[in-house]
Amino acid sequence: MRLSNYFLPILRETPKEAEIVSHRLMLRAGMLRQESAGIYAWLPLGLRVLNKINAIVREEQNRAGAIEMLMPTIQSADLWRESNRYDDYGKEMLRIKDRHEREMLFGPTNEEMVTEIFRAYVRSYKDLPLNLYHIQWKFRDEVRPRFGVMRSREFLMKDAYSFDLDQASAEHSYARMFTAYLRTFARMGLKAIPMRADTGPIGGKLSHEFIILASTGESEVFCHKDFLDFDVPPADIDFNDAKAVGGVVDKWTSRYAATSDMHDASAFGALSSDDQVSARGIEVGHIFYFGTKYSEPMRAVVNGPDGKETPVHMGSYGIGPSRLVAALIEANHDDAGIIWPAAVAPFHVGLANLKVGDAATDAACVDLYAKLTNAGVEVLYDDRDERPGAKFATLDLIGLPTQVIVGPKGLAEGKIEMKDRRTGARETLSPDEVFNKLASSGGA
RNA sequence: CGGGGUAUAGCGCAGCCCGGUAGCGCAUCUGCUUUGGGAGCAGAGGGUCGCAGGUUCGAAUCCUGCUGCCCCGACCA
Repeated sequence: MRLSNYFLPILRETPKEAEIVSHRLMLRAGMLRQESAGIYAWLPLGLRVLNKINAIVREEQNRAGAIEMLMPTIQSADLWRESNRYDDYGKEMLRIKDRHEREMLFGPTNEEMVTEIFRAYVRSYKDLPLNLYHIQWKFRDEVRPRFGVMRSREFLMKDAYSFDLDQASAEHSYARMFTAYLRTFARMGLKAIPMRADTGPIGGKLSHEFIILASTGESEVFCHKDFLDFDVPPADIDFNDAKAVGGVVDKWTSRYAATSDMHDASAFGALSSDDQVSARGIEVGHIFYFGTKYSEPMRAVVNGPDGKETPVHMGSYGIGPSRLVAALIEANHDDAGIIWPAAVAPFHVGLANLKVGDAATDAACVDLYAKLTNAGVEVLYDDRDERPGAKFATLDLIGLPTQVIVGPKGLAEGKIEMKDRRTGARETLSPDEVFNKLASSGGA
């Protein structure tokens, strides 16, 4: 992408409403625009990151055996009356009437709807287990939205729903998602720690929040330091093997970890002080097993091997990709701006032409830009007629992992510069060497 | 939902106390000079001062009501 043709509205000054660093940087880097309290437009650069995150989430969900679909944002109130949540949910649910005065709502979550779909088609235990997910916008009318997309009213959520014949197989489904979540966050360069959680209004027995540690996190968390060194399950783990994924859950729940809600000070205090980690965290995922809480009132039943109807055992599994964008920035930034992990970077490479209009510099940039693009490397080519300082500042702000700097001085000696955004390390290389390095690493 | 702020050009702000028809920096546009860490000079454009009432010869400024947004707490992917 040529920057001169792109839409990247960088702000030099920080809008005053932005309090936390991720919100400030998202606004400054032209990723996001607030349209109302807690409601945001995703500008092109922000959308690219969101899509990268979604792609990773999707790959890991699919790998774990979940099946993607797409449910609507608008739901019928009648559906929610079946589970008795229409009244329980309160003012957080945005209620709407259509032209026929029918009561509708903007979905805050999808247990009811997915259960309705399930019961419409599935009759036999032989069709289980089943896990359906979608990535869809949710709306929760938070009392006080804040911190940009960290706590917005409209937010993107990947929500998966599992259906099983009994508790034992439901626990296997839970373990699949648990394992997939560890992998998902690790692929984004995040260390997520599963912590025992309250089940809240969704209800249920078994629940974990996945928390990443960040000094700017919203909640106080406590855990054993062993978590920081645990290995993430490999890509080739057999998700169909209940023992294998169950072992992952056992290992990752074998040490103390709790949010302040669930904190047991005496159990934590019993750890040796070297092992105690008390920090701030951001919740990026939440999984629940809630048995027959919805299947019973909504009559989502299957015939078991014994020929009897039984309500299915369900679980739900949420990840907030829009919140993850902010969480990733909280965990990856410096004074100059964002530092994207390669896996979620909106572009791999920022190519800065330091003297637009200089024939040799232009030619070198255009040539490298074409070659890299053809090799599948995502390049943002800064071909604006700006001074070098402005270009460096822009590239640092938007945080692309690798900067390639082409100017007449270096070019006179056949050299261009490659800079690593995270470490600041610079290499002076020929254009061919730069191309070979970037093409072989896929830009990362 | 309780408490506290705030609203003036795209962004950040001054002006308000003491009423006289709006200004600064950045950004934008034009020209010239510049070009390896957010350039300099000269010029230009851009605002029904959040909305609605009221007081007054006259309101950004004073009064009343409303709304948006932000912050602190209690609640949440």
